[in-house]
Amino acid sequence: MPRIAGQSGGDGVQAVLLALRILEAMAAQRGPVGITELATALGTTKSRIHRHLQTLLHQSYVARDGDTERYVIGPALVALSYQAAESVDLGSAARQAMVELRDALGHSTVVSRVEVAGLRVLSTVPGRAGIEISVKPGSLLSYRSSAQGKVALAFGPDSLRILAEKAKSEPLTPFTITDRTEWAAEIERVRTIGWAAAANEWVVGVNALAAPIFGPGGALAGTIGIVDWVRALPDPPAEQTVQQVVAAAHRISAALGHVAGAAPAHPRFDTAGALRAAPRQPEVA
Amino acid sequence: MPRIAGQSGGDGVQAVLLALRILEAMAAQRGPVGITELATALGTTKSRIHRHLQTLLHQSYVARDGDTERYVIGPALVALSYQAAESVDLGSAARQAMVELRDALGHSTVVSRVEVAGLRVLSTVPGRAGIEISVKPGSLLSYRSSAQGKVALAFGPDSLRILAEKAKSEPLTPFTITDRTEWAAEIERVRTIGWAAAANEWVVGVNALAAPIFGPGGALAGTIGIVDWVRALPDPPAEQTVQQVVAAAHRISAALGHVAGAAPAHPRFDTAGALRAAPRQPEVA
DNA sequence: CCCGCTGTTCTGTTTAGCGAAACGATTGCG
DNA sequence: CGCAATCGTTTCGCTAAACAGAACAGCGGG
Repeated sequence: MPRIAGQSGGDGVQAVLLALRILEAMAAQRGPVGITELATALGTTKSRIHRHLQTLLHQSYVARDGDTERYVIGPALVALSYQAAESVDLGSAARQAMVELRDALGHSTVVSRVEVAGLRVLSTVPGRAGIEISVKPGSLLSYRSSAQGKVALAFGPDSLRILAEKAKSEPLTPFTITDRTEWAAEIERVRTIGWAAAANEWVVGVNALAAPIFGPGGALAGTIGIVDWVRALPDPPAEQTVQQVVAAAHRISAALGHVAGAAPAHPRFDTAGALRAAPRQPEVA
Repeated sequence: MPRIAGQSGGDGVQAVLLALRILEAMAAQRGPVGITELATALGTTKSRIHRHLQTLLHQSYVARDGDTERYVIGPALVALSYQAAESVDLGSAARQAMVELRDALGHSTVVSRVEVAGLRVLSTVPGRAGIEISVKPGSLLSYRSSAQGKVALAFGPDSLRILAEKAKSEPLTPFTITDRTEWAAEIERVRTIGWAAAANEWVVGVNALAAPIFGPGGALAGTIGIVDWVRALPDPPAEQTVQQVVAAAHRISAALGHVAGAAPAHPRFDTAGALRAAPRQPEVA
């Protein structure tokens, strides 16, 4: 073929591209789809769609609806998805973005996941300051006195707010917000602006900044945050700094399979079984 | 092209087939994969794999590991999977197999899902007998006095057995098994043969036959069973009958995305919705 | 009955994807 | 220190493979 043009080969193997677009379209549209419907939606011919659907049909990536004779998502795709989801976890997906964030800003970076008792620190990247503030992986951050906690309460499921209300811990510093309505206003503010800060609320002299990470389906998967002395990370933080953290959160969300649009208010998702498994559930080893 | 042969075109669009096999291989193998590794595994050339990986890379269906330069499953596949899993549920996936089973045998057919309190009947297909035994969708079957319950205890997670033991209900009929060791033996027997019967244990004069349905990942998703008078459904049941029920269960499992091999010992229990997109994994340090 | 709508099958044409071999860049071993 | 053996990437002419378009068949409704 005359692959003269500068750019190397358009954008890839066409047949694969079409197959992916077909699967995406079928997944997006719940329920059965017809061939002509797909053909017009994807802007191509019926015969092309038909041939590809036959292929996907043989591989069980699509199936046919019993009653109507239209096409639906097949079991093989579900099986593939299941395995795919297992091979992506927050800790490793965040790693790259964390390092980039640290390199850009110089502060310590922390990624944590939402659990019942608080926010579990999954992994950290140490900052470049002389006197280091370190948070150990595996430790818990409280909901009431950390930027991560605010983010979790603002973007997590409703059940989280109820849990956090019951377990009202002692304020760690005089700066921890204790007033009920003031706290509610703060959470609401965090939800609006999309990030949270917590100067002096955990330890006096230390500031933190956090943003939410969403998983596929738009559920809160965890938080990413930076921690440093208030001298290095002032309150309020620089606009630039906030943007960097939020951008890192977005990148990680994307890596987890979160699609940009459509962030539901409060999805049914319940944080990876952590919440669910807790109440009773004997759970023998 | 000279598509002379009778059968229509081998097995489909080759490029798509390869792309799917690549994704499957990458999903199966946890962690990063190299090009040559994939090439030898799939029995093709490096350049072919490379070209396809480039395509999948542009579409974010695969990504590159930060540290090593190998390839891993990408976010787009995770997102796709998530949507795919949502569009398949036990109730609708089972419908077709249920009707086929009823047409083949004539008995009432019931599909149920495992819940904490018992087995929730999701949908039923009435039999063809004159005097009908009907089970209402939405009702609960107990663990101790139904064929479905035996199946759930035999193939479900350990926690289920503990739960069932605590909630020891009153025997519904004189035929309900009450002896502890006898019951344990019965459960073990069910696990071995792969199906369960329960003559006169729920109502005297009624027999039931059930088999397990597995979801993707090998977790118990629910049960399918047939119910009829002992006169129509004798005890022990005919070999033929058993085969049909088990076969129907297998078909439904496949439709849910269960891959034939690899049935893990005791997968995570999940009360909310048998099918779920498998979020993060614990991994705490 | 005929029209408009499905999904499916059949052509010849071409192009898009292929295999083989060469290319750099690392890594490991003597 | 260089040689060997990988690795991933790139190139290029060839041909099988995918394409567009039109014709076919089954349905349902006006």
